[in-house]
Amino acid sequence: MKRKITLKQIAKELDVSVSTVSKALSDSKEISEDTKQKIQAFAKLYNYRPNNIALSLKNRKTKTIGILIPEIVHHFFSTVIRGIERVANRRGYNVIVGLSNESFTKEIINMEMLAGGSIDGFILSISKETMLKQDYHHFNATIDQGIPIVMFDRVVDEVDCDKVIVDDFKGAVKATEKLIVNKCKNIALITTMDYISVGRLRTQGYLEALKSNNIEANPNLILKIDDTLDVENHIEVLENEIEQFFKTNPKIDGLFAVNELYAVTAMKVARKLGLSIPEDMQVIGFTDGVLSKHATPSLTTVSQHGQKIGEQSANLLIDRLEAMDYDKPSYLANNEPKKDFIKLVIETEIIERESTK
Amino acid sequence: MKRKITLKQIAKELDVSVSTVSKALSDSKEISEDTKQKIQAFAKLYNYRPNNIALSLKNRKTKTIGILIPEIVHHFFSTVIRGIERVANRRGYNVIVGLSNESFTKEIINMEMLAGGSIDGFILSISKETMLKQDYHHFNATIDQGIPIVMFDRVVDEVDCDKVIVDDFKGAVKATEKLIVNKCKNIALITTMDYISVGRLRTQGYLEALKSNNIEANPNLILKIDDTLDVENHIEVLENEIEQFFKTNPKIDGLFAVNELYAVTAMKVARKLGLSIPEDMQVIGFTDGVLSKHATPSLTTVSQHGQKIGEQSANLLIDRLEAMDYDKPSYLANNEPKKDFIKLVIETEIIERESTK
DNA sequence: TTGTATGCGTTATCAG
DNA sequence: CTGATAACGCATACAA
Repeated sequence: MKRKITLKQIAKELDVSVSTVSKALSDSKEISEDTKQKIQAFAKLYNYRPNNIALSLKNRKTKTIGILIPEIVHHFFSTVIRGIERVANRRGYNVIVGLSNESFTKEIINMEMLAGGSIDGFILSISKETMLKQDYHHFNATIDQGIPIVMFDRVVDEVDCDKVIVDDFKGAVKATEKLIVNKCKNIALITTMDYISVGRLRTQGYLEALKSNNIEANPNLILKIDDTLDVENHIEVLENEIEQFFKTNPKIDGLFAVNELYAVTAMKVARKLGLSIPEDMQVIGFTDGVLSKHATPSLTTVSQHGQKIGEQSANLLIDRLEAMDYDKPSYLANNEPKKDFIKLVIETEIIERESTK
Repeated sequence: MKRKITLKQIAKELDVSVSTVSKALSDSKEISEDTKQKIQAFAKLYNYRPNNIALSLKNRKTKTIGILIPEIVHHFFSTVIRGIERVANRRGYNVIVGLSNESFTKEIINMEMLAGGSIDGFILSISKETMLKQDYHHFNATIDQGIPIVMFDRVVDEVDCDKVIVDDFKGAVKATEKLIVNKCKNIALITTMDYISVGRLRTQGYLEALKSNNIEANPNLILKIDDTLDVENHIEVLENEIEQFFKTNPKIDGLFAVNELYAVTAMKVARKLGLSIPEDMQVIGFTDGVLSKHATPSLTTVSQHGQKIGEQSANLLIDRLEAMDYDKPSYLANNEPKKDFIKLVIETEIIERESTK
């Protein structure tokens, strides 16, 4: 096996100095055409590639972005990653992914690991456990170390950084109003516990839509799911909860669910109870994933544009990274991060399918 | 903003040498308790973290694994990543993800980028375009550079490396035989073009099952989908093709599809044509993803155990990485990679749901 | 017990 | 035009 070739080896082989080789390969005009040709040919022959690690050490930049998400087996998050990856690559950055698995501890461990020189900045979405604990010191510590962060989707005011969020509130309003316009009289909501910011915002949107249409909110029509339980038999538990919910509220004729799993599961349960969709009950979900598209009937959803979120996040981060460029002459450099953090709101969009009239 | 603190700065601050600090922090017994205490306290106070990059350069190891997959918005691949991530983290490795987006060129670019010092080894699944071109020089070049590769799922004999594959052939046999046992008389197959190895193997399994049960294969009952087309209106095209297929073959009473999208779409089309499942037609898919679980009726599938594939791949890679450990005294070292490459076959399993009797 | 020197691969600076 | 040297951050063999 040929070990990767280095400048030093080329230099020795060709009996020149390392710096000559370095310069020749960067096509410096300091070097004679002859020598350049010789060195470049040799380098090509041996398939020379500069060692990124050495460059990172020297430049104090790794040109890679750390992504930290709660879960990868999740359509929304993979869509975001794809978006990040796309612009990152286009702008010359690599992407490294860490999974918190919704755990506070794992989030911290991953973060410290990556912050230890592997990455230039983070794009992340906060884990459920962290949101519950409301302990954000690790984010602030990272920022203090000069590593910028961009948060998306699950964000929090306590951390000063750029943020990209979905307009959860407005999306929920739109969805609920669609049901109202479609003549639903008893619109139910299936949501998560309040500590998940997106769940809370969507719930608020639902309430707001009712209110501004002079419909009194009925607490009985709101089902809050505790999804901290283990995932094993999650589905069965979910189905049972929803079944109970439907049985005790037989008048429900419209349903807004804060994610597509809840929506699809609800449709399944409804069908089991002999209801047909959208005739007896109209359903709208949040998150436009595979499930929505291929469910029966296909699900009307509020699309979050995950890929766009990823792209915008990456742009925000890289912009900031390049703004604190250390390469500039010091009188031009701007090492202090800007304090004006940006909060981008990505508009949602209702994708109409068969589950609404 | 506090810049990350280094050994050098601590040394200066405490008026000792860099090596003293280094030793003190690794709790070397060469250093007096007094000095150690002082230095450790100071380091803790300033939240010292060693710079991975410097360590990588020194150790010629990055302790990170490069994953290269065709697509991330794909349940199977994210499951595999989760598996890889899990064992990688447990064994002290990080994970970095590159997306080829099914493109030959992007696969190469990503590969070269990561191979340039960022990673110790690759775990990858080959892009469609690469399989089509049958050009695998970049894999071999990487291996020649001393960077081991583990391939999973879409693998190829032309590259000498460890491989982890699903038993596609046997899985397809099992699925087809299940349909036969369930008394289907005209079993159809929806598959991909032959250059995708997994599609080919599954097709072979289907044929084998028919043959060993003395059923003559009918070429008309095999639908090959060309999925190189752009994804935009992919679904509609797919639906139309399947609809035609069903119309010209009205006797089909059993269907095996090589992925869950084809299976779910076929069920949708079947329903549209007035067929009920599983009464009129039984359906089995491959790949146990979200769609299968939540489809209506839920889909019987051949599960690939993606997470297990990921875990095994990571173990294979790390084992090999540690086998070529450079830290050992040279008379013990084993720098030449072992030539006996392992091909692990992960057994499939049929998950029975509502789409079969 | 502590410090000095060296090297990992690269580039920039300055001297020849 | 070419080469020697320092520096990035760290660990370690060796010297004091």
